[in-house]
Formats: sequence, C-alpha cells, structure tokens
Amino acid sequence: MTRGSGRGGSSAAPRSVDVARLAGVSQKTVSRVFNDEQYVSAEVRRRVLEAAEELGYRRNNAARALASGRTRSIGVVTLGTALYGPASLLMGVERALRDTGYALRVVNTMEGDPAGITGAVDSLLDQGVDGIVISEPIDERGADGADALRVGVPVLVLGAPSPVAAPTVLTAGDGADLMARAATEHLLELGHLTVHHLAGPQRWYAARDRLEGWRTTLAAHGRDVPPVVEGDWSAASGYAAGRELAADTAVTAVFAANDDMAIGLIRALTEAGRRVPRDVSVVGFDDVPVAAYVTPPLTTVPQPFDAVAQEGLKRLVHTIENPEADPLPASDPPVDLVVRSSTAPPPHRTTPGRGRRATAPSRAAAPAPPPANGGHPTPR
Amino acid sequence: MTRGSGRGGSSAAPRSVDVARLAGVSQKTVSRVFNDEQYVSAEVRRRVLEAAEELGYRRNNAARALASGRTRSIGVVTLGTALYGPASLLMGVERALRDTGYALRVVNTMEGDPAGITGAVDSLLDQGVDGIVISEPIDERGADGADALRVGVPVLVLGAPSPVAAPTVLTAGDGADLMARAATEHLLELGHLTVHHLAGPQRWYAARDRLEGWRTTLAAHGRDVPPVVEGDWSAASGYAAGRELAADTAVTAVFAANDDMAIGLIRALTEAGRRVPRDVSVVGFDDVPVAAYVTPPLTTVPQPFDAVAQEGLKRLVHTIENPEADPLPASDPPVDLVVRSSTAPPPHRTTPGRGRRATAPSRAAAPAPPPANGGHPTPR
DNA sequence: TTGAAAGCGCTAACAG
DNA sequence: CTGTTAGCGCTTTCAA
Repeated sequence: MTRGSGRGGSSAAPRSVDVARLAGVSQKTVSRVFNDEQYVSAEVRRRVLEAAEELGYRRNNAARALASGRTRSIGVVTLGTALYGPASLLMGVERALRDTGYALRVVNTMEGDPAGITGAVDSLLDQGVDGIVISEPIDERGADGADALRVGVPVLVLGAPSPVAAPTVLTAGDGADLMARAATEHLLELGHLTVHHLAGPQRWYAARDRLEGWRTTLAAHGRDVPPVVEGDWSAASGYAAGRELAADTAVTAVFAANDDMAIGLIRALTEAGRRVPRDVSVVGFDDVPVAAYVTPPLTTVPQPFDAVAQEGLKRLVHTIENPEADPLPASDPPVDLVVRSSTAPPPHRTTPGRGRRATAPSRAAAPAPPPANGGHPTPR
Repeated sequence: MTRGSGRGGSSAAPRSVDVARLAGVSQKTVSRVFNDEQYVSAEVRRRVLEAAEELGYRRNNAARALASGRTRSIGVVTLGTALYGPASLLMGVERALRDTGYALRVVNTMEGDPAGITGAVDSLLDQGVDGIVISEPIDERGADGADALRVGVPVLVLGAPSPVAAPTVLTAGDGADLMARAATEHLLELGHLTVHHLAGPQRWYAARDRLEGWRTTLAAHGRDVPPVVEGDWSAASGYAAGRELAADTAVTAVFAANDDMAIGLIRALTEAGRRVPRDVSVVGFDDVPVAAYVTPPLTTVPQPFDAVAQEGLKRLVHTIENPEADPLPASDPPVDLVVRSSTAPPPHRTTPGRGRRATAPSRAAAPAPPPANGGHPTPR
C-alpha cells in the first residue's frame, strides 16, 4: 500500500510530512505550528504556513483523533421535529459551539422510535464524541430506571433531568416552572379568579414543568386548580381542546403550554363565539415569530434558547477540558413575559357565580397592549 | 506510552485485539465480523460477537477513518435559523441519513457571516466528511464567480444552484417555481384579474424561484405583472408590506412567498379594514403547522421537505459510494396546494376599472373550504 | 475460511 | 527551539 499509485503523482491529499519536506523542517514542527504550540520561531512558523498554503494542506482529523484520543466533536440528541422550541435550541447549540472549536454531530430521536434516546446516545458514542448534549428528552422505558445507559463522556441535558448515567451530568434550561408562574400570575393580576391550563404532552419534562409552575402558582394564591386539558403541542390539539373549553363559560383565562396550541385554542374559542380577550384571555409559551401577528396578537412567554444553549455548552466544554475540576455552576435563565392583546381583565360576571374577587389583585386593569408588532422589531 | 498505566487494569476502552484474544481468533477476524465481510464461519462469528459483548467493545471510528480514508459522515450546511423551511429540511436530512449508515455533521452559516457558505464548507472539509449537503444557500460574494471554493467531495445542493465547485454536484428541491405557479393559478382561477406577490428576500434562490414562477404564470395568462413587494420571510415584514398593499384597492389577491409573511400580511389587511378573503385573497407557502388555525385558515402550498431530502441524499450517497458511476437522475417533487379559507373569488367591482374578465377561467367559484383542520389530521 | 504484516497521518513523550 | 521515536486501533494487502 505505497500511497499514490507508484509514480510520484500529486493525486492524494498532502500530509504533514510533505509540508515538512517543503519547508525544510521536521514533521513534528509542522504539527507544532498547526497546534499553536509555543517554541516555534516566527521564521520557521512562516515557512511552514507558506508551504502548507502552497500544498493546500489540511490536517487529517481522523489521525488526530486517533493519536490524541479526542475527537473534538460534541454530539447532540434532538427530537426529529421542526417544532419551534427544539429547533431553536438546536440552532442555539450550534451557534454556541462554533466559538469553542468543537464540531457538531446530530442525531434525532423520533418519538415512538424503539431505540429512543438510548439508541441515539449510543450511536453518538459509536461515532465518537467528547461530550453529549441531550435536548429536551421525553420519558421512555428505563429513562431513570436501573437500565439507564452508562455513558463515558460528560453529558449536558437541556430542560430535563438526565435520562442517562454519566461521570458528569450537567443540566440547563430547566426554569420552565418559573416562566409558567409568570404567565399564570399575569392572568391572576388581570383579575381572573383562576386560570385553566392547556398542557403539553406529559411525557415531556418541559410540559410537566410548565404544568407544575402553573399549579403551584394557583395554589400559592389560594385559587381553584381546574382540571388540566392535555394537548400534543400542535395547533390541531389546541383547537380540539378549545372546543371543550369553549363549552364551559366559567373559563375566563387559559395558559397554553406553547404558542401553537394557543393559536389553535383561540381559533376554536372564536368559532364558538367566545371572543379573545374579551370573554377569554389566553397566554401562550415560546413567543414564536408569528405570535405578534396572529389575531389577536398573543401574550406569551419567550424562551431564552440562545442563553440556555450558550451557558450549557460553556459548562460542558469546561468539564470536557477540565475533567478533574469542579463543574461550572449553573445560573438561572431570565424570566420574561410579552404582553400583547390576547389577555384582558375577565368579563363582568352576569351570573352571581361563586366568584367574589377573593384575593383580587390590586392591578386589575390590563396593561396597555403594545402595537401589533409588540416585542418584534421589524427587521429591515 | 504503553497503554493502561502498567498494571493490567481494565480502564481503557477495549480494542479489537482484546476481543480477538478473548474469542481465540486473530484481530483481522474480528474486523471481518464487524464489517459483515463474508468468509467467516458462523461459529467464529458467534464467538467474536460474544466476546465483544462481554468486553463492551465498540469500534474506534477515528482508526477506521484513518485506515480506510472514509469518514462515513456527511456534513450539512444550514442557515442558523429555526425558520420552518430550513429547519424542516435539516430534520428531513437527518431522517434520510439514518438509514444510510452515515453520521451527520452540521455547520451553520449565519446571514451576514463574513465567512459565509464558503467558510462553513471549509470547516466541514476540515472536520472530514465524505459528502456535503448545502441547504438553501443564499447569494454571497463569489457565489458563482471565479473564486468559488473547490471541494473534493460530492456535493448536494438543496433548492439552489451550487455555490461551490466539486467533482460531482447534485441538486434537488428546486421546483419552487412550479409550486408558485400552482398558487398563482389558483388565484387566477378564482377570477382575480391579477395577483400581487409578496416576495422573500431576493438573495435567496428560493425566493427568486417563487417570484419567477409567479411572474411567468401571470405572463402566460396575459395578465398584468404588478410591482413586487419584498419581505424578509418574517411576519413582521409581511405586516409592513400589508400596510402598503392595503392602501391600494386594486389589490384583490396576494401570493406570499411564505406563510409567516402571509400571516403578517393578513393582520395588516384586517386592521386596515380589508377583509380576507372577501376583499383580498391570500395564498401562503410552506404550510406551517399553524397555517390551518390562524384566522382565516390559510390557503398555502406545502413543501415536500422529506421527499426532497430523502431523494437528494439517496443520490448523494450513491455518488459517494460509486464515484465512477453516473449519478442517479433527479425526479420532480410533487406539487401540492392546500385550499383553506383565505382565498375566495374577488369582490364585485363597483368601479368600472380596466378589468374585464379577459381570459377568465371557467371555475370561478371557490372550492368549498375544508373544515378548520383541513390538511392537518389531528395527531392522537 | 483464516492470519500476519504493514501502514493510514497524526500526537506524545523524551532527547537534544 | 527542534527532532526522534513510538505508537493510537483499525483496514488493507498478501499469504496460507
């Protein structure tokens, strides 16, 4: 296997020895230059770089990984969906990664996939990665049971507790309960006696967190906790839930676990003759790009995807590169709420129902809704 | 560097020799088993697999890549955005790839990034990939000029001509003009004299294709080609465009280059007192998940992301594995149109404008709009 | 059907 | 500051 088919052809990719020969130095020196090691004279460095340039040299990563034991890549496990949340998180991860010098490998885990997260992580391990990011995992068999997959590299889990066992497990982006609290409190402050919840699929931690935040907020204010309606994140499921909720005139405020469901919900309410926000207020979650432009513009809780990804990856990379050191501490992501036009004080009660403004909040008037483009500065 | 720190510790990952030893065969035989080569007796295969299982052996990919010269991974260049189109395409690529045995590496190219596509492709080349997918590239300096980057691996470009030079360049998903034609013709068939176009940013090929499809369709029907309004894909830009178009009462039909802009457009029209679809019909593009649930439910052109990705990757992998063979031929993606409630025949003209039903279509009545969930079967 | 030997191109110690 | 010497763990000849 004498490379290059005999004749001194220039077909194959140049190697560091070739560069070394041309520059008149040893191969190791070329390696030094490309690794930005010290102890290389400026003159030699220049010669090497020049030779490399001339030859069109580029380091062979496989060889590098083999020799060093580090692949310099990080794997991400995502749901195979273009849903705004997961997709935004993935983009956030990529963005955060590009400054770290690590490459990104991506594997999806489709819901209902027999192999699931475990299979996805396993395939990443097969490929060879120095760290793994698991984005928004959902429950599956053995998720936190005894047969949790054991992983030899640090793991960062976004928006959930870890479904795998690893030497170091970091988590980030698990502040959904606080955001749900903000949404719920906004509605209570408008004067609603209680708030209904259109939950996401409860196999998702993100959905459970939001539900939990809603529930505890109501409890903390001494309000009724109405039965939960569960959707599947889709506008279709929000629409279906909306038909149910529209029938119950006691419903004056709904917190939906994401914007898509909120949009479907609003459509169903509107079709049923219940006006939003006059009869029913709706708060969404995510702040999808169209949220400010649907009818009515949606009050919602923006998620700090980029911040979460950035912080999480910083900590993951730190752990990869300093295995012995203490992991960097997590910081709480900011909680935000964008008030638009889908929320308002409740209608005057014509029936003398059980409602008196028990612990009614002082600030019952709706904050002035921003113009339709509220929260979304028009680019260009 | 005698691995394993002296004592026969079991710390390091097992290698194929370890498996070979345990199974009582040569290392090469282990390699044969794991590569599914022929000429291994069933008995030996079983022993090897057992030994591997016991040791928890997994092949080292770096070594494999180094020895074979193939990385078994494919790189994708995407825009760093969670926009429905690009995100869906990325997921489609992942899905298509998982059956091929190739791993997926992802690099983003942010708009305005100085390095741009060229930089992204370059970083992929650095990482080592057997093929590259460029998803929805946008114009940039040197895009098709002389200084186009030369790439040594096959390239698949989705939804555009290639911005790089490579031994084999495949394209897929470039049928946007036909889809734009379907949208435009739908409006003409409803009886509109002409159709306005709310275009995407013209640096995107996808946007140009749609515009081209719209323009040629109008031309083919001998209609006026009104001036184009250009947006940036966002609902915000659609809203801004809508305020302009609302002022012109001659506008009775608009084809928006994506759903988000259509949604913003509809909001602006509605606010200006122009009802959709009674006064103005609007057609979107993409069929985003909420399209069926906005007000009014949006008539739009669904994009066949999965089909495009699947077909494109099949061809790319074919080329990677059969460099000498002819590339597989491309097939046209299906053209679809989902009619909902944002389109209707034009209002009766009260002013005797220049319009006579010149080549008026026979089928002027709107097809009965489907129920609100039209086009989107409710999951669960 | 199996095995032995020789690298793939680089990084990691250790000398100079 | 620079070079030498060994491998990293696999696939690829080639031989048995």
